[in-house]
Amino acid sequence: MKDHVKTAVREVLTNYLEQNKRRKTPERFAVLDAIFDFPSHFSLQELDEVLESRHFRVSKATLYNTIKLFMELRLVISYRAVGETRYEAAYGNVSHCQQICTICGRVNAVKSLPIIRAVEETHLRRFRKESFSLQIYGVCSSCQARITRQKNKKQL
Amino acid sequence: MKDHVKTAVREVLTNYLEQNKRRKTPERFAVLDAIFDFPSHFSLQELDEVLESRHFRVSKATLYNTIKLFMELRLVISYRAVGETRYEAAYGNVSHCQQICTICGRVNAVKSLPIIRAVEETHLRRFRKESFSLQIYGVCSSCQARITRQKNKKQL
DNA sequence: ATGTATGCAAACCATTTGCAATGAC
DNA sequence: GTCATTGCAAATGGTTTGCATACAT
Repeated sequence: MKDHVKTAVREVLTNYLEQNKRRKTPERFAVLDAIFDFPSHFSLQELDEVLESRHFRVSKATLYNTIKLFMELRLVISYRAVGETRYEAAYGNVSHCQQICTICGRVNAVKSLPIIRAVEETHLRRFRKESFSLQIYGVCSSCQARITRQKNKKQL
Repeated sequence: MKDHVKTAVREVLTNYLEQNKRRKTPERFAVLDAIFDFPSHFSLQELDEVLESRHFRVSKATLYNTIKLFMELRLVISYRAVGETRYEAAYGNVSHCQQICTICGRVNAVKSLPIIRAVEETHLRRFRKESFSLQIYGVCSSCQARITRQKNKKQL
């Protein structure tokens, strides 16, 4: 992550802690730094391992507490995956569009400006939008081909 | 849920079970019926309670197995909420837009024709679109209010 | 008769909680 | 010194698993 982003988020955290009379613990800054070093999303487990590798051990309880704080400051966003929650540094609003084959599970990124624009222009009442995640389900061409072959085979 | 839909999904299930030499157990049809009676999303716990109220007890293990089967047949879709998985009956190409609070996890349905149109008009190469699922993440008004209150309190 | 499906209870595992110890102020 | 914060370990709770039993075919 670019240095000026890390400087900026450290400042956001510092300001918040000072203005709200909360403590500037080394743990909070170490976790923030580690989070903004991830190239993309991560699990709490993975965050733990990175800190471990930096010889900065932080308990699970503190990791959960700290991430919760960062989410309130919107320095981190999260989404639930199968089995665990995944997090992502929020350096601006990150959004994703993917096409997912419901048969083989293959995932591909989709780029669609009209979709992004449509989501941005959709007004939500009593809700501050921050990002979105779109999954388009269907059948990829390889699976379509395979199914067609199987059908033909059975009809013989 | 309209009767013709329930008839149709029962037929989908019956066909699948017969063609794949799997058993047409009363549990599977009772669970399918209960699922298509929910007006919207539900947890496994809630599904269990509905079946209980109908004096049709089904074990948790079977509920999970059955829902997994239905998800493969795409009669059910699911998404992970905070603390639990939530499910929803799906027949035909049902698409969903939801707003999800990243702090409390509350989920609300969103209706947006422009978004639906934008997704429909997006062409995907070598992929047959069937449905989509959109999660818009952000902070709901109650959480915004709670955070503001906490800040004010501490600043006193 | 066969083997799939169910029910039960234990196991699993991410997350939360309670509390004593630490350390930021 | 005070009390927010941390670390530890136990508790929680949704989901999965293993296996004996039941039952659809």
